[in-house]
Amino acid sequence: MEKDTQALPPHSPLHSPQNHSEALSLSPSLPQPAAVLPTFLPSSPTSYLHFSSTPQVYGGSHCPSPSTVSDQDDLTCLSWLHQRGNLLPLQPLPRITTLPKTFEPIPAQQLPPSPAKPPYSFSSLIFMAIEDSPEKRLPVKGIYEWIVDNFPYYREASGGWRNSVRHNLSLSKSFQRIHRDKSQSVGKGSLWRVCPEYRPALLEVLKKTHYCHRTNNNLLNKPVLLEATDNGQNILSETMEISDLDSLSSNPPCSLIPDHEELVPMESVELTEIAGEDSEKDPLADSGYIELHYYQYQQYQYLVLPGDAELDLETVEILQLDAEAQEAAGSLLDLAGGNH
DNA sequence: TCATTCTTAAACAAAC
DNA sequence: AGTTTGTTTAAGAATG
Repeated sequence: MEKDTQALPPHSPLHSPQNHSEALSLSPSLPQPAAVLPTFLPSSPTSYLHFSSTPQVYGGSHCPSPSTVSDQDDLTCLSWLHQRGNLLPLQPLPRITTLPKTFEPIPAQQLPPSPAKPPYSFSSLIFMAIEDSPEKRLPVKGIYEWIVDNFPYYREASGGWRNSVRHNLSLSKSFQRIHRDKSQSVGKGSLWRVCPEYRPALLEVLKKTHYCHRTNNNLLNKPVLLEATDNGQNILSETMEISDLDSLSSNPPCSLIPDHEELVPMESVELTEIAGEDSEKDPLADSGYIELHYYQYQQYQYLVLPGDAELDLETVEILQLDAEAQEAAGSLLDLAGGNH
């Protein structure tokens, strides 16, 4: 069977500059929550997209920028699976349909229910688990644990999925069993690794899944983020090359038409504080890059756009998708670095 | 409609 | 003996 080997169309990843960390310059001057509430309308135009979320932390990390992403990187960069030592940076943040007038606490019964099933196939889950391991090999039990740790859904799911994992390991050519050294008395069974020749295909499937599910309800099923920032406000910043947007939006890897049942209307608000701090000319203003900032306040996640960005909702959605994908994809080289 | 992929369930054997 | 691991078969859903 040619399973796992199907050729998938390459993406058009947006690139970020290498000095990406500088893009986080906003972090220290993060607006205080009160100053960025949509109901407060300060003065300098800044667009926000806001999404509801659980109070869980949104990944504030950075992935080293894929600025130098080459074709090879595109296939080998799996760092977006693993951020800050832990895997998968993006906490799924379910979206709501309306922009609340105030930030009154949302009753518990209105919060997202228990996590739904992740969009990833078992092959992808296994792949991610193995790739996230230091030695790129895991016993079955380790794969279970990784999945449970990263996908709350499986924490509560009945045990049948474990059978599926084993079934997949056995059946898929993508995974190879490595017999353990008899001297190793720790644990049962064998170690499993990703077959190198199937890795690119697995990666493509994974990235495709990542893209395709950013706009639907399966957002709920992204891996959890395991680290929090100190103050509970989390920044994710990506700088993206807008010149790539055309190809992305004209030929998206999957439908990116915003689901208006999920998307929150974009509001333009003005923020004196931010404007004042950022009044200097953005050094990237003419570079073809657009800088996105995410932060989270209470149950809402904000995407802060440049004040003069003339972006329609769909473009913004695409930007967000790709920023997150790239955020996730950021340092694949880190992950693959030991082997190359 | 058909082929393919994926999921799920189940049975069974071997290893621990 | 009970649990875990690994293999295999089968059926059904989803998808292109």
